[in-house]
Amino acid sequence: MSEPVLAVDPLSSLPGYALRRAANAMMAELGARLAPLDLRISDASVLLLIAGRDDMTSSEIGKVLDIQRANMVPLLGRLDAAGLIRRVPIDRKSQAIVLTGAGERRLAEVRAITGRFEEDLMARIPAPHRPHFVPALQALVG
Amino acid sequence: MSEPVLAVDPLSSLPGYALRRAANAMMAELGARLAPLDLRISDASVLLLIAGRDDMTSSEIGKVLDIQRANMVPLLGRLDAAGLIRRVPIDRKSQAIVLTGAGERRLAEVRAITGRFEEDLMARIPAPHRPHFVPALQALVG
DNA sequence: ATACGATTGCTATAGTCAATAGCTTTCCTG
DNA sequence: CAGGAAAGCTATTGACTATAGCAATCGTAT
Repeated sequence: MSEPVLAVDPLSSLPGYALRRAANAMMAELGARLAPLDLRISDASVLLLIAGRDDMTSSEIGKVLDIQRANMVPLLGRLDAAGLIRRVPIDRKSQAIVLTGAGERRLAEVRAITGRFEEDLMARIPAPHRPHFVPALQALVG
Repeated sequence: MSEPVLAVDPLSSLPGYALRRAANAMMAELGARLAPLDLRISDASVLLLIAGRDDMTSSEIGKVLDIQRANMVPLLGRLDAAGLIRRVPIDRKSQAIVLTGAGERRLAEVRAITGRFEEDLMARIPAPHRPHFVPALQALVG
């Protein structure tokens, strides 16, 4: 009668496990919200990153977002095929990835969705913990 | 002269993005530490979960760990093939997944590694943020 | 100026992981 | 004891990551 409905996950208090679970849950949520825009999370990240810039190469984007050069190819291929980006030659070796007009418009939709998402995410965290969340995460990547 | 060496990732202050990055980095780290045991993170999670129990079915493990029934099959198949678990019939439909002797011994190694990992993870977070970390993450999964 | 190492963008491939649909057998309940 | 739910499984797909390798170009240090 007083038994828990389901035994509480004994792993959920482990920081590593909690981190994995939370990230999985939130990324599934974000992915679902971006789906109507026909964009994956990585796609949206690229749009957000190159906004207002005309000098970022594929390699540079990959370095910042932790995506390998080889894996940037199909990603940018999708964005290009969707008409959201354009490749502008810098020299005969490098090319800048820049937003097209359609890319700018799609970016505005991305901003609306991700902005809402970030708000909702933070809102789920009890207020006392809230200001510590991003700093703690940032300390882990360094 | 005062320009940053590399433009700081403008996305890193977004909670969702920071969460994703931190989780990726930490899981890559944990995966590397578990590799010598020939276990993946999910494998180790299962061992930790069924420790000291003899009544958990594949479906129950999946519910707790957020792994679908279909995906539990190859996972348990690996653990079985490695001799770490045994399937004990509960009735003609269900079977309990229990640790073998080898499973118990492997689990001890897992505990040593994950314990160390959790310590190192928390140590990277500045002390003031530390007590807020797990509670904040737990609030996100509910 | 030029030779050499590094970088860019790319192909091709393989592995991990999660998600879906569907099947059979067994269990449980009305 | 009939019908729905659950267990365990097969099969397949897609997203994402990782590795190796290649040709062309760039930058630099002689």
